[in-house]
Amino acid sequence: MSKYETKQRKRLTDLFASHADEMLSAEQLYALLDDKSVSMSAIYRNLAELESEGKLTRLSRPGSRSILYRYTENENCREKIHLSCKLCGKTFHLRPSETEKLVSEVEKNDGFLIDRANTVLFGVCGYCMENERRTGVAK
Amino acid sequence: MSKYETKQRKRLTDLFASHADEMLSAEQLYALLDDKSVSMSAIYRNLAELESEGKLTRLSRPGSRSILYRYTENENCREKIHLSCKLCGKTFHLRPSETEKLVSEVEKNDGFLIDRANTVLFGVCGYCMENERRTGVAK
DNA sequence: CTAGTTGCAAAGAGTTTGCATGGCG
DNA sequence: CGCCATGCAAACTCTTTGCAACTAG
Repeated sequence: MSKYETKQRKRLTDLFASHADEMLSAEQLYALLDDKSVSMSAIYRNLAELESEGKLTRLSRPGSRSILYRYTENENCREKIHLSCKLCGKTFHLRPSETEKLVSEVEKNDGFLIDRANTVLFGVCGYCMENERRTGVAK
Repeated sequence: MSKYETKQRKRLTDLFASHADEMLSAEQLYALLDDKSVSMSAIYRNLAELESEGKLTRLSRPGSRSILYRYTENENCREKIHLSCKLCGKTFHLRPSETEKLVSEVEKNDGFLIDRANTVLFGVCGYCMENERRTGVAK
């Protein structure tokens, strides 16, 4: 548990709060800090800290080698299953009704309890599908 | 595309075929080769090769830093969404009916096309849930 | 003050690559 | 025999850690 509220920690949590639904790597976070006011090691240490406090979920994207983080401070985000587009990288929420239906059906029929925060459905979003259609990329 | 069928490549594809549903790291594959007849670099090169041939899916597990691979040579495995237990690491198939329902509903209602091979639902399996109950671990 | 936190640089873990050797066809 | 694949070791990338300096409370 963190004892001090340092400038760096504040800076990071603010950054995360404004990118709550995104999956970000340590590198991307650093890039977002245009003044570089937080060192990479402070970033990594704070990420580990926030994760152990349960405010952050560590996940990864198929094909990507780096670890990504998603801020789950607020319940809204923690309770949702996310959809992540392989092409544009954007993240969406699976509608609550769909989420609950899936979680409860799988629990009932497969005896498997889905961890919403760590589950991401990968695929292609509507914008990118439309885009592919236009530009004639193979489906 | 591979031109030669080397001993090493054969060894690896055989290994994969007998662990078709598992998510394995390069390290784990090497460990499974008790005679160490394939070097780490050959493993990595063949993994890359198999992936580009579409016979392998590269994914990762929340919290784990290494890249994992799942063999998707046969359609059976490629078309299924997998359930992976965070505790014991075992992998299960989401029942086909559930899979189709989820994929079609999400496509229809959210305009998002799920990529089955790259999607894994993480959570806790029935065995581990039961185990937790017995040993009294916090739910 | 004084313990927690930071920045830097060095160490680690996992993965990729260059190059000479070896083996498939 | 010729070209592709392998093994080894070195290079890389991303992440973690040791340590002295700094700072929040």
